[in-house]
Amino acid sequence: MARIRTGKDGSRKDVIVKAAAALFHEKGYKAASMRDLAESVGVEAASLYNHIRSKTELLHDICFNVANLFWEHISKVETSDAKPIEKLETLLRFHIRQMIENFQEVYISDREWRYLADPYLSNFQNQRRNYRKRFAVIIEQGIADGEINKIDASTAVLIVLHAVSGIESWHRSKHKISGEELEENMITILIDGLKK
Amino acid sequence: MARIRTGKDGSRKDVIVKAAAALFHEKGYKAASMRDLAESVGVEAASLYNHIRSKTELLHDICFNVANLFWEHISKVETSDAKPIEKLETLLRFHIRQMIENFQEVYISDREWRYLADPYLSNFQNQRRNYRKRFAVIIEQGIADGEINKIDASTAVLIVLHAVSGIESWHRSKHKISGEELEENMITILIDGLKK
DNA sequence: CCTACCGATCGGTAGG
DNA sequence: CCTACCGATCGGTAGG
Repeated sequence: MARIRTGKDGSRKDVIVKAAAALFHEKGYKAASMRDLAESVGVEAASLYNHIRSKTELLHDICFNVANLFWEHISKVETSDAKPIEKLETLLRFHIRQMIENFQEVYISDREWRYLADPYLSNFQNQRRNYRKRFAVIIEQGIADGEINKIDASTAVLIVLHAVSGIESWHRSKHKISGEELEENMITILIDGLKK
Repeated sequence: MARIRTGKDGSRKDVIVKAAAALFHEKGYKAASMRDLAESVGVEAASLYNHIRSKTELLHDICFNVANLFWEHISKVETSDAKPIEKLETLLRFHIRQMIENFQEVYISDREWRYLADPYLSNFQNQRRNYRKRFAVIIEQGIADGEINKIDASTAVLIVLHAVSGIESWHRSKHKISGEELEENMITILIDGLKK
């Protein structure tokens, strides 16, 4: 009879993925070695391979966890009956909070996805392109409704998403401003820049 | 008697630095090998070392070329007698144009500087911090003059500088918008977001 | 500018 | 989970 202990060693793999996120953020995916990772987990490098298939798999897990999170969120926002400008603010606040609370994973999915290997690389790029298009549609609805300034929607998406990634610098510096203040400041500047 | 051809092989090194910028942008500093670089220049890897000292030196040259360029520009802007909001627009337009025309170098100096080694790494970080502080001072002057919305100046700097780096995505995509249109769109959104 | 080559380190496997 | 180890590749040097 099999033991009650089922096959799931999920918790062990989770520890490795979390450690990988911290390491990839700190050193960059290419510069981070599996020996670094093993040391931070507290095992020998070879032992990692009982829980994961490859270094790439770790990057893949991190990037798609983040992509799916934002994907699910925008799906909920789209079906709400809020006005476009409100939807935009909801999306933006979610981005800001994720960048504050979950920033290692988000950072990696923003900056290091290009080291993904090719079936996954294309999937990731498609998902990303799709997300931005849906984001732009909401802005275009706001323009059509006369709530948002008449600007190129995809330029606005570019600006807004990259602006949020600036929170990385906030994390690096000893921040004199709290996360809440940062969020309100960002919302003010970005939403006012778009509003008519 | 020495030939007229003086010792300056500056042009040869320039070719290597340019090729390195293209390669570091395409693959990332760590993932780009000196053999890749040699191939793109058309020589064997060992031959590169007659013109450069190390891989790090290439990164160093690229990062400080860019940092010095922005440094000189902000120095000129500071001494002009324009109003703060106009200074801000001048700075922003310079950032946007550099990101459009000179984007490989600027991208590397934005994203890959962390692979610099330590005497240079600290210098670079200091220069960067100093630049952002001077940028923030201009915003604060605009707030004091009542031209600019009352927001945290360093958050505004963060947003604005990172927003501009979004032009990287514009380069990657087959752009439907011209550089000029992109510039005007960015200026509209960002300056309106700051204006009172 | 090239050939030849170095020591270090990489991701990953075999076998227990 | 460990020891032992692999082939590949890295940045860089010697010597001409």
